[in-house]
Amino acid sequence: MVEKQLENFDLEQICNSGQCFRMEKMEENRYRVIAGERSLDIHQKGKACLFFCSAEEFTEVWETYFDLNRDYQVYIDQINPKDTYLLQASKLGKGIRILKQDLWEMIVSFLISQQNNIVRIRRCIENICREYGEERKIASGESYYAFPKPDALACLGEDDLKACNLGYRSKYVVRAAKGVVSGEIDLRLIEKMKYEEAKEELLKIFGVGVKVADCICLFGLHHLEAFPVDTHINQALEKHYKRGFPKRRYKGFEGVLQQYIFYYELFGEKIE
DNA sequence: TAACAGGGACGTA
DNA sequence: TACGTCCCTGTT
Repeated sequence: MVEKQLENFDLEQICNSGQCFRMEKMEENRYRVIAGERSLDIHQKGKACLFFCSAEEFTEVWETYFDLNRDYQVYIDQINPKDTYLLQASKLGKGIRILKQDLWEMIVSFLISQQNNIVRIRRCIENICREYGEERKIASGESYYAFPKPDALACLGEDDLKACNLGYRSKYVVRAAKGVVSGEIDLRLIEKMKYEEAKEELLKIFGVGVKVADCICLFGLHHLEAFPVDTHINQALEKHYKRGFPKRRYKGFEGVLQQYIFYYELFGEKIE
């Protein structure tokens, strides 16, 4: 078990920020996350966090996953003091972190996310994990399903994932799996690329458009300069940034601010 | 009951 | 660049 006092870290906010579809609130102050092959339970009361794993696993896996060695206050402090909207947003969502998630998992998750709501995205992902992921046990005797690897999905017919409720997105996921297995999509190579290059490469994947590519860059490659624009963000930008969002001012961490805005649009008190 | 929208992207014109 | 279409489900 690892105990930590953490600033700007709030599991409820991270859970609701819509970047991770396999994080679950078990009960008050208790969360469970499944990431790729692993599962972790965490308790949080204010700044006090209890990670139910060994010290080795914490430093090797979860510290990176939750981006704990980064000071997010630095970004918040750079917000233009005149920008009351962004200040409010960052105040509400200051506990959000940009998770460093598995690239393959993010490609599939955000292929599924298009024209879809978060509740159903979660269900779709649970469905394919239960059907095609390997079952794992945790100490308590409970089990969970790891995220299916590309080769587990590459052998399917293009419509087979419709049984998991993916609808027309089924063929996107199956084709992506086939691409990874054949080597046409080289995940290791994409991981080494800079943001622009990685985005360009991701856009070649059938079913990946600009918004989805940016989500994959932000949550799967940890390119903090990626700024995904979905319908919510678009509405916020039209309302509060009629002359465009000041990306130059916030160069290099636009994605962090995007998350504050997204979270605020979903959970914040609207200010006119 | 029926219509609609929900973290878009593709194909066609 | 614009527009119809894709699949499913919770909501109104």
